[in-house]
Amino acid sequence: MRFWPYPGAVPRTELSNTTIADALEELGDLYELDGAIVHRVLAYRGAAKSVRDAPVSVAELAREGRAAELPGIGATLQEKIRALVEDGSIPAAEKLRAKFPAGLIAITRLPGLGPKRARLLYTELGVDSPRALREAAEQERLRTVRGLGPKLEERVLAALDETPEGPARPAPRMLLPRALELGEALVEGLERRGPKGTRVQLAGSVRRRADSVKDLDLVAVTTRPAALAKSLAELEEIESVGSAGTAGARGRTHSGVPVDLRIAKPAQLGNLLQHFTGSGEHNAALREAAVRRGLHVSEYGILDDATGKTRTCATEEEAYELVGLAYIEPELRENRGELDAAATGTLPELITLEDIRGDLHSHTIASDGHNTIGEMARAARDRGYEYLAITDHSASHGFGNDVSPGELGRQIELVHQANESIEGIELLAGSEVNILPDGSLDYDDELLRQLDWIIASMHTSFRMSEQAMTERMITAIEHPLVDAIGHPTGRLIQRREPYAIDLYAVYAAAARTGTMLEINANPDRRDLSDVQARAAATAGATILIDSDAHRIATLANMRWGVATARRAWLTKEQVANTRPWSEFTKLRKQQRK
DNA sequence: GCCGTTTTCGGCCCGACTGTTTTCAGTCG
Repeated sequence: MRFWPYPGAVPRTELSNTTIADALEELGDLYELDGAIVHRVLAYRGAAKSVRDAPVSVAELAREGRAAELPGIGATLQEKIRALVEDGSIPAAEKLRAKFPAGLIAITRLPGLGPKRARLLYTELGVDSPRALREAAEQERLRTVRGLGPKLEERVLAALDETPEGPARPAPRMLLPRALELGEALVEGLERRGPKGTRVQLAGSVRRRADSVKDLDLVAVTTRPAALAKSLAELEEIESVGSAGTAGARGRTHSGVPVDLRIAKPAQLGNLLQHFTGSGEHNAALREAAVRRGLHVSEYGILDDATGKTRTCATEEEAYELVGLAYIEPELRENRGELDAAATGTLPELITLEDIRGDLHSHTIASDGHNTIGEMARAARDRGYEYLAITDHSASHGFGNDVSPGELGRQIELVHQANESIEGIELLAGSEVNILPDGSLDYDDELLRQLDWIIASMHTSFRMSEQAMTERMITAIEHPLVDAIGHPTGRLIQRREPYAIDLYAVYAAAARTGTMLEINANPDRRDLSDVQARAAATAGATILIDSDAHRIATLANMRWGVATARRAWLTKEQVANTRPWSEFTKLRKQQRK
């Protein structure tokens, strides 16, 4: 192993923010079972979120006694996190785990059952697992408990039929592109079939452009609410509608996605849209802040204690203004500091898709892409780009489609020829070079020097230790010819966790060496994530947004990367490929020498 | 458990729905 290369970093594997957040959530669940007041439980959940979203290593903060600098964490939680980091566990959690069987937490996740009822079932009936619960329900023993009845037995059995062990994980969510496509089809269908003049828009996590989405929220304005609610059932995408009235309708699509349509009076559209765009955490924090000003925010309006009157808002802008805030873009509504920024006028001016001037990661038929250099170049030019890097896979990609060292010279020549013959776009002969387990690259330096642009990525050996993985990555970052790191964590949304790596060390090394870190815009990746990209930029790293297109059509994936960048609070200035070619080219490592 | 242009103590977002109750607790978003 080589010398640990970065000053100030701790040469030992720290607990990740995710691990710490999970532990705090578990402790919150346990306290809830134990009958703690709801606000204490909420404090744990809030703290868990704060840790998960933190732009720095919370383990390191806790060792230094500084974790309480994070919102929602005070002296008590600072100490508990320190115990977890230094001693490996939190004493309070150990105690509660001994008190409540693990199966009880699974029971609280069943529909209709929360902590209160789970505890009741445990103390009254000795139910300590989803299996024991099924038995008790089948024997009609739930109804013997005061407050529970036959309806609940039915509901419990139905839920346990689907997941006999209890829902271990939350229901699977759709990725954003599919959710957006489905949502837009519903909007279009409702506007077409609904009463004339009906206007429908998407709210919820789709509007916030989250990585994935569990249901679709639609907000409509119409002259005939009952008729519009009824027309939801007529859409070809809709399988069934549970309830429909003048306030809206709920149903599900054939693909099993819950759909919630809410109908607003035009004068209240701003309130309703704001409420149903969420996030839940954003709304809760917004309302708490409003209460301090004597205002009570709901989906129907804003009640002012001073006048006793409720004011309604036709637009979201008005609603935010009434509580003393600047308008907050939907992508920022995650309670990650946007309320303070809106109160002090320090919200960032977010990057837009139109700001993007080039794409530095694309594939052609030379590796696993589906179009030629010329086709990709013209499509990029048609998107208004000034530059495009052709970055086919290097020799050891390992999936059969790659550019061997012997072929690379020819590939470079082809790109340069295309660059000569195609007007209006600068083509870079690049490569997506593999980072080998020891951190070296799989073309030798002599070959690499012939390239205009090098993006280095990991495609194999994901299971190395965190320290080894971090050293591997930093070795690549420090390579004098590597311009950028592609999909830095290797995650696949909903399918593969990031590999173990110390991202804070990665950000620092990238900032120090001027190596760009990619937000890969492939909607399965969006890697770096929103939280990570924000932390990377905060650490001084330059961000790059790439489509990683494997065909002409997927050049358009850029939009998902921009969505992630917006959720990361990034401005145009923080993203390298918003620069015109004359400025961008100076950021390349070979040009900076 | 956190936190402070009403507070270092006493608050802590809002509303709907459900099923079980005789006025409401628990759950959900």
